[in-house]
Amino acid sequence: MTSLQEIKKRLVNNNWLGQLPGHVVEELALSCHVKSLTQGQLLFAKGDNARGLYCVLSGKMRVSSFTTDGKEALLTWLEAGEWFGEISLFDGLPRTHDSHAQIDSQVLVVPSSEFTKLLSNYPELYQHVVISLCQKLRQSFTLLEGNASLSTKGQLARRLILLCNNPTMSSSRTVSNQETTLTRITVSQESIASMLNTSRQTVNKLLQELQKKQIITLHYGHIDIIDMAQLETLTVR
Amino acid sequence: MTSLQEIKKRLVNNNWLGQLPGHVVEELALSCHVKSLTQGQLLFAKGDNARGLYCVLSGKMRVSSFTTDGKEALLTWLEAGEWFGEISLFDGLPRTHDSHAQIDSQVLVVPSSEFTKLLSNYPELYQHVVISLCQKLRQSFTLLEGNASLSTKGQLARRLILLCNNPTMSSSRTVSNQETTLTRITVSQESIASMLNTSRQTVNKLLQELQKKQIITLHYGHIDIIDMAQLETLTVR
DNA sequence: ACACAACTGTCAAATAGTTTACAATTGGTT
DNA sequence: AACCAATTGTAAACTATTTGACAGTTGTGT
Repeated sequence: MTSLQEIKKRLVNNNWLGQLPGHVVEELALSCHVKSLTQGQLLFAKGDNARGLYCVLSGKMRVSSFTTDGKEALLTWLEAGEWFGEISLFDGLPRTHDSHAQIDSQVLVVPSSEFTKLLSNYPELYQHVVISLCQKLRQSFTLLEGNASLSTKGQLARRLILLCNNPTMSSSRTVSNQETTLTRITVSQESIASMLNTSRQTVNKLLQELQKKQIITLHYGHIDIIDMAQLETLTVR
Repeated sequence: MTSLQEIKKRLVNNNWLGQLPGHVVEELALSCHVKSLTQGQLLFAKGDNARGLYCVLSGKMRVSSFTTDGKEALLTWLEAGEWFGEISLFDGLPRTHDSHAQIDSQVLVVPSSEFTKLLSNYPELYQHVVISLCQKLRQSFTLLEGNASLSTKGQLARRLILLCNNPTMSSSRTVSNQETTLTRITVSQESIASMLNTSRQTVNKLLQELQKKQIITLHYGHIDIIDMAQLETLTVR
């Protein structure tokens, strides 16, 4: 597979960039490059200056921040096709989070200078930029509101739903048997605990309650959601 | 005082709009109006469609959301000169929060249609729009990260600092005596509890610990911050 | 087939936070 | 001056969560 072909395909598939004239995309592709990361490798750290805009080509990137006592606060994962790193690019301020490769991964790198040049040449791109920022804000508000009003149990339910539904926040896929359709979340209980700022033991206890109610089933390294509707009722109070 | 004069002044003082040609501001001012709200009155509710962009002219607006069990999750207050309500305007989706008048207040209303017209005529405005959205995102991330890594005590310390430092999030003012300079936060312990998703009693207990350490002093309806530096050390663990 | 690492399940003691209840204080209003 | 509402202070019983410890299970690599 030609790397350049792959790059162009990603650019064209992007909501914002796909609308540009063909020759602009061609030109942009030439100024991009692909960066390969091995499992656990750091792409950028919180506090770094922005060097570019990124798109996951393969693998999975982890977006998180570390506290001084070494605890990781996991915000989300990003999978193939997802763009990230735009905030620092727009406001010129340092990175808000660390970004590590969860597994061996490849990312497309659009240099900052190229992207800002593009924005000034094609201001109609701003419309998409603004909408994508609003999406992230709404996601953040949803998380904040959950933190501010739900019990740990409710927050867990909400996070499970988030991991299922939202392609941006997920490592899930739907598995169909002859009888039931269930959604599988590939995540350890440890990671969930890290996302909820709670202990693994508490997560385990609450998950087992859900299992007893036949809302989910627990497995090594993943969770299957059986009854999404009932899960949603738990996020309402 | 001419209302129109006041409106024009607000528009000119705005970071985004002040850069527009004078005649555009004049024209815009004519299409705006002022809305007066009595204490507790609702300006818009979560889920409403956007009718416009707002600026606080006088008083104080409260931005929050209510859970089904009636608990209020307080996000922030907005004071004179602050603009709000842009997210729904940009992405066309419903309001993310309720907005009530905390005290009798006046807000400037820029109708949606006027603002979107302005954006398409002057795309250079987008640059400011994007930066302001990034600011809100960074604020949200800071709050989220605090939720995800700090103890209740740490979150309280962080929130007190937020209420002091950040003019957007504050109802504070600095009071100078002959000897000490202290920052006063005008907020009830009840409200703090609502922001931290904890009980008033817990907030009271933690605040008294801080008072014993001579970091703050407690009063009816307000808190004085004495030792900001020490407060900051509590947010780092 | 074996070893090893990662993950899950479980328990008990210690700590933190909630809830209910009531008293005391403050600031504003009549 | 008297009253009232809002706010703060305090305590005890109860519930939730953390911590540390350890055993069992699953998947991977040799």
